[in-house]
Amino acid sequence: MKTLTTGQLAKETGVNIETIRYYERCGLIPEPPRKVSGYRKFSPKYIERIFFIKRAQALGFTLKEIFDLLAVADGKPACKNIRKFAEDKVADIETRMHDLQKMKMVLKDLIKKCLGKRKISECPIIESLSQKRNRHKE
Amino acid sequence: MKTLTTGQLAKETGVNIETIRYYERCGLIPEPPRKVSGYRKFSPKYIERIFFIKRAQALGFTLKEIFDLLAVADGKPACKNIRKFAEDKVADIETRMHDLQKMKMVLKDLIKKCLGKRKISECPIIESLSQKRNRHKE
DNA sequence: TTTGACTCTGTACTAAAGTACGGGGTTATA
DNA sequence: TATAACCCCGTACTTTAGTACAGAGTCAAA
Repeated sequence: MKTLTTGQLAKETGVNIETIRYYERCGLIPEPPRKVSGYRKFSPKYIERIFFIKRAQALGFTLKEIFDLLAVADGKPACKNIRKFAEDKVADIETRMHDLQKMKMVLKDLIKKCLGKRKISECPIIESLSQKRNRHKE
Repeated sequence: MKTLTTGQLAKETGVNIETIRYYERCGLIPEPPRKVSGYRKFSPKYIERIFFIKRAQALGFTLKEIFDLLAVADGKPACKNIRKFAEDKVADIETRMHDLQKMKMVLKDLIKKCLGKRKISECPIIESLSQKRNRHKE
């Protein structure tokens, strides 16, 4: 099967070559097999894995969280833990979506006002997102 | 009107006192008036502003982006810029929500499978989020 | 077969977002 | 009026997520 060098994987995924090695060090991607020379041989699956990491990051997950997510994807921990983890993540996602929805509405409102050339006096951005809430730490 | 010291504001918002000073240095909160002694006097509005920063951060915005968001809230830049900025942010938010929705569905699916005690063989987490897409850099 | 492009490792550096600390002044309360 | 608890400033340290670099080996195409 066709394999990629580190540089090719980097180019393919648009990340820095050093980042690939960094992810390997962090355990975000498994250690790939090597040629006798020591060169890494990445299967095409690695491309998807890198994309996954990048998109999850764009969603605001830390590398640690992505590590856990990938452990789930890899079927690593016991089923019970997976379930708990997945449920927590779903709750977390719902909170995020809710907050994003709010911010979106406010911004759309702002655009409308802007269109109407009306002056923005008391902008509602802060009010919309600044209520106290039970902190969702993990 | 009642004002807060730095420590009180920190306690009220649940952030470290040093963080307050840090945010002031970064321009995320305006410089408050001082007592003759040099002690800061924060109006209660600062509480909301800190909460806003924290929640926006939880949504994955960087302090730089939050700075821009707050500039809009403060009515700083010209209306045209606000509009463009707000529209970009809305698009960004829509992408995030879309991706979060996907990840949520996958996790829920995972939970269902877990419930049924079935073994997770080929986890769909990666597949669901690893398609290439036109990168949305700013 | 040589030469330019690539890869290896290990170490060091960077930027962002805080946190901690030391030495000093201030405030509230016993 | 002391004294603990608080605040000031400046500087330095920490963590996360990479990046850069040096010195050495490898590969491929002319």
